Amino acid sequence: MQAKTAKIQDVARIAGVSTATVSRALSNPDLVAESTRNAVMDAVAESGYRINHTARNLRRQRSGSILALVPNLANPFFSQILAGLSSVLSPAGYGLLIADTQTDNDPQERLRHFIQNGLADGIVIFDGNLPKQELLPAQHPPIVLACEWVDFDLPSVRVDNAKGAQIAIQHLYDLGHRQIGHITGPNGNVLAESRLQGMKSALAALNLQQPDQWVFQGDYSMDSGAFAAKQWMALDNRPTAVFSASDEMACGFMGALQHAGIDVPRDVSVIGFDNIEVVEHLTPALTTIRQPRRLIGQHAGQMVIKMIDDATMRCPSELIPVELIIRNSVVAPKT
Amino acid sequence: MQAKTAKIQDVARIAGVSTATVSRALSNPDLVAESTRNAVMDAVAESGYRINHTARNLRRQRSGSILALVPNLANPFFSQILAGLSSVLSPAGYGLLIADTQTDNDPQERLRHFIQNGLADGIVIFDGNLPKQELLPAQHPPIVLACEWVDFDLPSVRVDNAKGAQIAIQHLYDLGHRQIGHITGPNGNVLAESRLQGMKSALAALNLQQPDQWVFQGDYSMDSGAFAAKQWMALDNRPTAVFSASDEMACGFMGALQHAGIDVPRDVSVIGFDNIEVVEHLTPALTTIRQPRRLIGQHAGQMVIKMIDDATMRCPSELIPVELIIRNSVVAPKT
DNA sequence: CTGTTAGCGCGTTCAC
DNA sequence: GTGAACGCGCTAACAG
Repeated sequence: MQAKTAKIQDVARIAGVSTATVSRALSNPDLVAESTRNAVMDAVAESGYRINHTARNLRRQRSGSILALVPNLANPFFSQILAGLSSVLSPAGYGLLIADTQTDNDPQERLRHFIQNGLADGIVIFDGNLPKQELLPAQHPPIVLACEWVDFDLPSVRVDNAKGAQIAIQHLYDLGHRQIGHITGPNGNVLAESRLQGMKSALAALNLQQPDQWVFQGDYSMDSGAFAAKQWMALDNRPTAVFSASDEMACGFMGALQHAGIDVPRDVSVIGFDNIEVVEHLTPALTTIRQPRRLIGQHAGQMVIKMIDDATMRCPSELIPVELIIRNSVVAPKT
Repeated sequence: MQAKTAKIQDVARIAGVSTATVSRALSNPDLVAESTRNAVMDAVAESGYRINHTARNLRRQRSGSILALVPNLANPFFSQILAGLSSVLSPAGYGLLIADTQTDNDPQERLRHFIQNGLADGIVIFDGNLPKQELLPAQHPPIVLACEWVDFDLPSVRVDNAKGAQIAIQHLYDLGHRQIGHITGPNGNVLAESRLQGMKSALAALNLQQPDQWVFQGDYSMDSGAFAAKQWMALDNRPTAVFSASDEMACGFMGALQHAGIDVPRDVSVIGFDNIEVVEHLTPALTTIRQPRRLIGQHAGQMVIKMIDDATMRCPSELIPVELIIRNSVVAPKT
């Protein structure tokens, strides 16, 4: 902390007014006459005064920052989302506090820690495993769920995962694929669940069968994609195309296949989900479902801010559309 | 904010002691008798009391959080670093405040904003372009530079970039390469500069020439790597190997080459820098210099915490070693 | 439009 | 070992 920073009283003294006036001149300029306002501003400049947020926050019963709860900060998936979030929070004067729920042995407890200590004026939750509504303290700041979470009665910003899956399947179908496999996300993960369900509905609508052994259990990691590749190779009747619930897994899947001498897309078509940056530069470039991650962060940020301003817990949820990005990893099946 | 959360006075009343005792029992348990301490603890449990950090921070003249200044939050390069940072900060009781210097029109001003407002008890700067020492306010909290920044008289945790470059060149040399190109990082970026210099020294030590047109200007992005590929292809006398200052650019470079029908590593060997997760799964898997990003974050975190505890501005800087990861993108040149 | 007064919730002297 | 009183720096309520 700095040695001696000017306080509001110093400004008041220099400007020849009371501290209340200084406070008003800074927070609600309209409430004070222009002449005195100028005097105050001059005094501020002269003294090098900077407002003490801690004191202000104590008085206002706020914290000045918004908390983002991320399941795994190391996952680059969140980079753009957080960037989007940050880009709307800073201009609004909020700090962005980030907590990695994975580091904690009890994330649930951590969430309560933040809530009950009033450490955040608003919370954005990205961890789909986190909240059980019953466990939330009765009193809590505005919360936005930025992950798929259907049974949960809080405002959310979600991506249309089911629709994305459906688009992916339709794309494969249109090119002639009738035998379609899937690499799932982690068990119990809501996003993964939606994508799985979306795929199943699409398959059913197209009258396509999908034997169980064509569904490979993954966990969004590249390694799990590579593991799925091993299973695919061990199959007698291999699907001609695979829809991966994440681009990471698609990378791992393609990589392992190629290292084993299998040609993508000739021997098997692959379609991903997310459109992470690297997949454009793979060989073959990955066809995928784009999900606008920066937008997710921005919307989530706007929502919490609005909720804080309106002092409400409710806000219409948003559904962010997805989009098919066609590249080179999907072709018609061998005949 | 919650409706009515128990304050320290409530606890005091229930325990039948003064607020001062409660405060001590919580902050300096040793100073109070065991019996009263227990009474206080019970009262805390009964009332559901949680300490108000804002009030405590105001009193203690601290903020309770540490600020990370990141040049571009959207860059996945920082994910692991921030995860490492977070993993040491939370156990120590600090919040992690993140600011994206790219969002600001005047990052320099932003830094001062944080410093002068006492919004952070410590600062970790990842933005190599940020600080000019002269511009720092005289009084400021402990700052750690987690980016290469040689001329700067502040504690830093750095990666041995020059050494990494040297290892890369040596590796290429050992396999028989004598014509080695380079894709640089952004102009003026200190990391990029170090890698470039490290390479030049290594080249000189090995008595190797490197014509200017073998050095491609990049900016760490995949697209710039792809652009470098175009330039490489346009060359009459192409280098047989290329050392890229980042894995991202190496991805873009290899991708563009492959899309143009050029074989890596047969036609050109490529070596990267960073060892980002995806490169293991590329085809060919990328040989690269590993830089332990999580460690960088952890060390930086430990350093600020120590500096805060010791109330000092100085701390021995750390140099984190790098390591060669051999994969399949480098082979002996065609003869 | 402005000044006075009274805390926000805690940590910390200084007595006892 | 414990309590009383004060103040961290600011803003909101009430007068005038």
